[in-house]
Amino acid sequence: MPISNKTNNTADNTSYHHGDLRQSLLLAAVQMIDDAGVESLSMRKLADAVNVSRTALYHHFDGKQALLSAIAEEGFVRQRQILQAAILDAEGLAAKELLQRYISAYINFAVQHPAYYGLMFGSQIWKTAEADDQLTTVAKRAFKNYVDTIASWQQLGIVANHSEPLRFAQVTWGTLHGLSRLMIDGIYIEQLPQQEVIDTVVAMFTID
Amino acid sequence: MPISNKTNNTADNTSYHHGDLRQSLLLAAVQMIDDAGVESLSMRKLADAVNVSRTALYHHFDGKQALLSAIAEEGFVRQRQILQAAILDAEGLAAKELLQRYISAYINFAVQHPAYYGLMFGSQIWKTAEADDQLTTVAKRAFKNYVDTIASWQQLGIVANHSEPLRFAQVTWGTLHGLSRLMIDGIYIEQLPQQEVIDTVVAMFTID
DNA sequence: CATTGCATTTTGACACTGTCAAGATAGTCG
DNA sequence: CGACTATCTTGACAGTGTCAAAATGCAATG
Repeated sequence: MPISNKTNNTADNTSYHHGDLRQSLLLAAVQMIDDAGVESLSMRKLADAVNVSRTALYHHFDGKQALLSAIAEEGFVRQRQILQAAILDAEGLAAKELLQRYISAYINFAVQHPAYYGLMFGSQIWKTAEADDQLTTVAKRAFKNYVDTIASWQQLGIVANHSEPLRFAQVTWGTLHGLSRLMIDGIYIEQLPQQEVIDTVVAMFTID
Repeated sequence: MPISNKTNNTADNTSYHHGDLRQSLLLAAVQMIDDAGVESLSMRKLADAVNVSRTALYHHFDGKQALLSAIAEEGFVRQRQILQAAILDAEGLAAKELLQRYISAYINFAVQHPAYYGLMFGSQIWKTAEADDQLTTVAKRAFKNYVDTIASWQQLGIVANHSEPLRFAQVTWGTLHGLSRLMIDGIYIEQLPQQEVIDTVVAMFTID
């Protein structure tokens, strides 16, 4: 009677009935959200997608909200990796190019992983005060990281210096966040021509 | 048997059964969204709120999506009024103060009317390609307005001139949009101190 | 006034959603 | 082997958006 195929299709097929449900769920969920938006993600369809019964999910996540929070958390980790990699070996780099890399990396991550990005900064998680401790921790660390980066850039003369670090970080992050959202949401700016936009952002961040 | 009270509670109680259902619905919907977010708006609760049966709504709106689109449209109209009023009699105004007013007006509108703002630029409407002609028209006009404003400000030397108008408009709008979203969504920047943030934005937009 | 016609609202129904409670199953450890 | 626990399934319930058909109210025409 059970339809579930024991031969796991994902990666490791080690332990229990399914193998590694939790990871499979996160994977499939991100896929579905990227494809059709958060709105259209349903626990039941997700369960179907991994060949499992409706309520099996609730043994790995406390509910839909918790599932989404877990995805957001994963998103923060991935974003951190990408942003750090973008400015890693930037010793001999001109200020302008460094900024271009960072800004490019930020926006590209958002556009290429709308599921992660949307959940990381969506009102669903933050306004409803459903963010668990782990999520808030990793999120705050992400912002602190950004502020530190901005502060050091200010000291190095890479970005403008007309405002104190925290303020400048908030506003520039607003810019990156706003542009990312506009591109993700497909607002009527039809596909912003990336390079030129980035150059303008660099100019706005740079000139003192 | 009918529970519906004929004595309309809103404004005009002229014609049919309810009076002016369409307007009452829009009003109640905005209220509910402002209170508890779009997620928690349901057609049935909305119907209850105005003392009407579940499916009465469908004679005034083609569906939930259409209702939301109508709200968004109304939002664009209101925003236009507010933004224009903010820079109306600005003849003898210093460039800096003019910008402060405009930026302040933009962000305040977003924060004070999250229902309107969220729907105006939410992926629900734009990405799903469910925006009817009327909405896209009014939305494009809003953006064209902004670009024109920016262009004239560039010519008057009020804002920076390092990029062509369209590009500069896209990026600065990104900033305004991003900050608005961050404040609406209650991201961990706990209540951005408005005045200082606005000053930083002005600096970023201004310096050339 | 009565009747026709249309705008408006309601009732019933259907498929779908998130999630809880109770039972079944499978793997682990004594 | 038997006991235990982690995992998964089945059944159920309230809530959702929306369609079809029936009922109701209003205005105008005969």
